[in-house]
Amino acid sequence: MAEDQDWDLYAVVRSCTSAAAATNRNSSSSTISENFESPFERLDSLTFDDDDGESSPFSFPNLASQPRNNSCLQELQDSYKPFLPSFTTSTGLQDKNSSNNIPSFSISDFGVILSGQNQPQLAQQQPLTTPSTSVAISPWFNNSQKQPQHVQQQQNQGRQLHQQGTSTSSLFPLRTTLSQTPRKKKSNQKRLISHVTAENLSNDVWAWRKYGQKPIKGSPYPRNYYRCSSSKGCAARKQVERSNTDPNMFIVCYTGDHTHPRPTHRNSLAGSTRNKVQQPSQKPENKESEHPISADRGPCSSPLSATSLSPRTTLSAPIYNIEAVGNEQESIKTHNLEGGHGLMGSDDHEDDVDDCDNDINEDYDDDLLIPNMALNEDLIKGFQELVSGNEGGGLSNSPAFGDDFSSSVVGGSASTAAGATGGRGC
DNA sequence: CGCGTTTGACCAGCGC
DNA sequence: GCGCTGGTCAAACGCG
Repeated sequence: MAEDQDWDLYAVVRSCTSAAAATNRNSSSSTISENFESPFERLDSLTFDDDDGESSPFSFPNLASQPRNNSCLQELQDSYKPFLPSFTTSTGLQDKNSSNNIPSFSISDFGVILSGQNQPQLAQQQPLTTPSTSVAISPWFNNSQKQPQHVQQQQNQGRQLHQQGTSTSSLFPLRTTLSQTPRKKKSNQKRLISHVTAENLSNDVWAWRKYGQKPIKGSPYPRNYYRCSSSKGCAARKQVERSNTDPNMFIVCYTGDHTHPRPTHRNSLAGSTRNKVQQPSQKPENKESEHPISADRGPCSSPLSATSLSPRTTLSAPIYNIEAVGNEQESIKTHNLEGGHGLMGSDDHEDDVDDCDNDINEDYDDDLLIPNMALNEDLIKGFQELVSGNEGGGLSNSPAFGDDFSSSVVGGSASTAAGATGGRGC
């Protein structure tokens, strides 16, 4: 364990220094690969929102913004110490009060991690200057220890998605039955929220099918609703909303668990119109056209389809190997979800999380098939291997990390890190 | 023909 | 209890 911690710390430190450098190097939008020299650098981009949206226990300090000095180490150590164990073991969720027991956090989708590039904070502060996607994951961890974080308030609009954040009380929200009832208590819903750039929306590895769109009060942009199209019974859902503060950013909220393994390759693209360039001939009255969002659509037919450019993505070069993912899932399932959910972290309070509450568990008992990733030792090692093994090529070239990936996805060929599942939602 | 998107309507949760 | 809002349904349509 100690080793692991040390290792993790090391990774963090690396991330800290390299991230800063990376930040300096690229302030402009660029592919993920460009922004990060190594996968570790990405880690600092992860932010975990707290319920109250202020400081979340798991938020990663904005390493890039921190001065690079010796104090950095100390600070990092202090900051990360609480959850270092979680990386190595997934046992932590049980005792949330224990500083050692931080649940290993999991990311529901590779896309989230992969898409994450810069600190959300930066994005907020410099929305336009940091095109790279900042990812904010709000796990529902409850942590008694507040980490020093600079996590700023997420974008206003994000508030809906973010509010939820956090501190939900129970790691395992009490889930009642899983009646297929589509509508469950909002407050109990668990969600994983991430902020991604339009470019990275396509990085989402799962196959999503749009089933609705609604204008959101207070936001000029509509929210799009997607459900996993891989499996008929899959309850996984995704909401995509453009950030009010930064039109270049999208707030993606994942809910529900995938009830099927991620597909290894993409199916046909039949029926897909996403990749098509918007034709002027499209319905003139298309409401979407009224929304600014449509401007960004680009090739996507759906307004927010920009969020998931391709309905069926294939994972071509997962940043992490599938096996590892599988393990992670298993791990999560085993450890985090005793209560039944993998996405979540531990929380005790059942706050009302607003829209984006998490309820992932509710519908599906214990099937946690979402490609959650826990940053544990294996994962970290995987990163390291990738870095060392693919230096200069691996990640950077990985379709999953860069524009190439998006392109390929859009093109409909890719295989993705995540996997697409099929099935109609309806 | 199969699958995805669009979009209006319906329904349930939530606040007042 | 009522109204607002968000989430979902499902028919119609488009595309490959």
